[in-house]
Amino acid sequence: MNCPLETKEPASGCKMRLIQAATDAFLEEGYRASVDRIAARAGVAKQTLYNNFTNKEELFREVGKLLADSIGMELCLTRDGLSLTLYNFGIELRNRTLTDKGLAIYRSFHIEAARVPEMAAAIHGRVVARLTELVAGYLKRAMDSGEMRKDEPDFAAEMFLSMLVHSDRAKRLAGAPQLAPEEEQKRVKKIVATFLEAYRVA
Amino acid sequence: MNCPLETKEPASGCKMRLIQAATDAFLEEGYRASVDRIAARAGVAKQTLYNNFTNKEELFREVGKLLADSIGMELCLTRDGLSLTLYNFGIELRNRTLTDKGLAIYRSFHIEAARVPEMAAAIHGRVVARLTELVAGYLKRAMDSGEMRKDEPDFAAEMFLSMLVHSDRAKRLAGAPQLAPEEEQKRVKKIVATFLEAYRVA
DNA sequence: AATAGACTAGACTGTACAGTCCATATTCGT
DNA sequence: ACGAATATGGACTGTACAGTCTAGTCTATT
Repeated sequence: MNCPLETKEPASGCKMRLIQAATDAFLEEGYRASVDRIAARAGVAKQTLYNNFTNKEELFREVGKLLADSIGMELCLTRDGLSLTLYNFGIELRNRTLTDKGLAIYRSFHIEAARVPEMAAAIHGRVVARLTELVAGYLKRAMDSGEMRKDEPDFAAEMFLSMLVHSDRAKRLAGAPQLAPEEEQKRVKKIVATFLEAYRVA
Repeated sequence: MNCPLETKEPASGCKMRLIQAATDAFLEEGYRASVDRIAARAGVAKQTLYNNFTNKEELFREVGKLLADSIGMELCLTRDGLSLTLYNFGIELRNRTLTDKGLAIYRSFHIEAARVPEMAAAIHGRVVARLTELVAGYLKRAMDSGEMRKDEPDFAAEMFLSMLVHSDRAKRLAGAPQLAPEEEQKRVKKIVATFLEAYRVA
């Protein structure tokens, strides 16, 4: 099959399809996904893959960057009250990290991070550090305005993110199903309440 | 019970050496460690490996069980005051999870868990669930005795464990060095204080 | 119609590996 | 001391894979 008929840009048409196929394959198989399978999945000859990427490594780096960004993308803090803002953020964050896709990303990254240590650092900077900074900035304002007890905002942000994600991710990775929406809401409410309790003004 | 002689037999010297070598190799390379390298590392012929284990898979299952147990083993709660007990527990837990070896175990297990889903469940049950239960039991008593606000002990335990481990593990996996002892102590103290603040009696 | 550039199928090379086979050597229980 | 069990090394098979090469095809442009 030839790509050009289906898209306006012949060159990047194939490239996009390759990245898409590689992404899907990566989430299913990690780095073990063979170039043959990826090419087949993209409906493209293996040589075409090598025309667009110097090697497997480069293709996966591209995939990695896109996936990493997709987690934190457009995740922001609303301007509702303190507790509602944190709640909304929590729901949204968990939606990105505790879904099947979010877990697949997490898992695959761990594997690649073990193989290519620089990747671990890149992901942390691109995702975790950025999110922590975002939340810390918000919490700092809440502290300044007297809504929360004054303390290190970075530390508080780390605790909040840990509480939101850690335990449930572990359960999900161990095979537990995703929570039903109402359970999910209850859980996030409780986490936010517990967190705010620790930071209430004296 | 039926054949005491065989169960008493603590595995031949070769078998032990193989498991030891496989463990080391596993922590360095994960499942990619080849049987040839493992056998060489154990100073043993490849055939000997296959005399003791039906295949690579079985050998690694054995290694996995031992490693999983080694994390939670003998981790217990002292009988000092509430805050000191939690502090001691936190220090000890972090000593097992945030050291190079602890991280290697975590990483490798993630990789294997992706490959063999049952393993993820087994680890969770063997390590995480057991620890949560341990802490929850302790917290429940503290709640009953009026030292902490009454609330779901399981949830509280999950939050405490998350706060202790999550953020710093992420940083370590991203390449950050282990904290110096005094930093470590300060951090755990702060985590315990924050946690207890959320659960103070009204 | 001629040509350049991207795409194709599929054969090919070289490497790494799991697992087997076998002929020989060592160890151990009795 | 002898026979059984176990260990050895090294050759061997079969598979999976990354990456290369070639000869030829399709499409757009001129």
